[in-house]
Amino acid sequence: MRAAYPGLEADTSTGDRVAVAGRVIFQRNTGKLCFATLRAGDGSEIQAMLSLASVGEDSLEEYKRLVDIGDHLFVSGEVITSKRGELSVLADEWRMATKSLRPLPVAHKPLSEETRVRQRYVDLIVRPEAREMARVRVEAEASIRRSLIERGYLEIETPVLQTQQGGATARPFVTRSHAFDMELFLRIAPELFLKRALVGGLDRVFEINRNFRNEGADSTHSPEYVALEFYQAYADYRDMARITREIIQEAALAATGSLVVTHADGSVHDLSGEWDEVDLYDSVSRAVGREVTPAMSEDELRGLCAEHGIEPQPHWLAGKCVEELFEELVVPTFTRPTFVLDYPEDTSPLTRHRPDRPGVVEKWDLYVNGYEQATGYSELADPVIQRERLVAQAAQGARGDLEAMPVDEDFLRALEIGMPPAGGVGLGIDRLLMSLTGLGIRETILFPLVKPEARA
RNA sequence: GCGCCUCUAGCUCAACUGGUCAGAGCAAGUGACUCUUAAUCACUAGGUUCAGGGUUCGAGUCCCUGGGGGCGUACCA
Repeated sequence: MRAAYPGLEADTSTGDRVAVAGRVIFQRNTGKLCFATLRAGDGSEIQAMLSLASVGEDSLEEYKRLVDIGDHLFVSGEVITSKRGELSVLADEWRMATKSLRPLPVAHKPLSEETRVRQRYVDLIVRPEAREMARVRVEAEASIRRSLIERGYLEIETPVLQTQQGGATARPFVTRSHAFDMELFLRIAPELFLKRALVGGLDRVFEINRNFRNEGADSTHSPEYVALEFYQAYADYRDMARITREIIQEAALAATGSLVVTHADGSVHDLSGEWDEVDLYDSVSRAVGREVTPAMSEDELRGLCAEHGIEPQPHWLAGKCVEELFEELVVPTFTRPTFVLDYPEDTSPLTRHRPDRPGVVEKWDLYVNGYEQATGYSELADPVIQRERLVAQAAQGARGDLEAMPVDEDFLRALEIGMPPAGGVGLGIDRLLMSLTGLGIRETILFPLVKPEARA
């Protein structure tokens, strides 16, 4: 309607009749003339005016008696502008569409963080940023789908309820099937099923869906979060890094219109162009002032951790120590989006090793402003090596690592059928939204998990 | 998981060292007002001060237990 009546002068009568509906978000009543600002579902706002002359005394009295902020109102009448120039509908009829029984919060004071997440329906009404976040999420996800489909990918859906956890190292949520009379896991990753799809000949597949991890929750971790994983046959981790950069850049443009993003800490990040690349072992070597290699023993690396104020956990292997040193000493120095390349083999059991560097696998992590945004791999297709790695993981589990992967015999059988060489990527959608908007993870999720309120 | 902080009206916040401290603004109700846009003015109603226990002549305030939330830290994406 605003588009249909641009630039009308104040105090104009058009003679056109329209019908509008929306939620009353402001009211101003002056005796025989009432104003209400109505907001529609698309966020557009229009002023309704009800005058004694236009609706009559009974209807106006009824209006003043019944209508409160928060009610949904239907108004039909003439398109006019007020004496102050506001585009309005001068009602000749109004009807209550839905009565709001609870008062709305004050629109001009910030809602407490708790009320924002507990009552998102209210947050969405009073806070434009909340509505904007819902829009940005959809547009970013739609852009990613477009980007991948354009590149020949097929979007598939794989099980959330799994009989065996796998595809990542994390503690799962456990649930129970009455029909099967057995324990089930909510998935921690879709990886092993997407790879089964590769075995089956679906050469480029992706999935955007929920993962569940029974671990800590803080400003960058939610127990359920949306992950994108995509796999491409006959690609390697370098190919996947390039595609990842492209789809993130395309998503940033689609969702925010810009490649320059401002994060929660006020830092500004330019996502345009090529991104930095560092080698994991090189960067750690520089940070500690001596050469760190995949050949170093676990004991030696544990000592190195201790030197730098990191307390090694009992189940840490050599590679884990290197990664911890990296996160502690190197990650905070990143100022641009950075791909970190070539990880220790013992922490990446599903990844292909580098033929030229023993103990190193073809994996990268993408860091944006100090947190992991995505991770990519040349996938391990060799069923014999894969079995050895999973058996080693199972041993880790026995050693007390609650996140270690079990041996998935069906997955190994699939690899024995033959998976083409492939690259794969996992990307946290919520984290991407955090990066694009500068908000905490619970603000990017429309209805984040909250503990129940105590009932009075 | 551990540590620190916090919880008062529908919402956002006051109430000094324990002593007329149950308060304000908005929202709501009643009334006034035919051009407001956080309308204005007058009046009214609204509370188990998160819950339970304790100390005290007296507790929103101090102590203990439990719950919700936040921040830090650990694990993790």
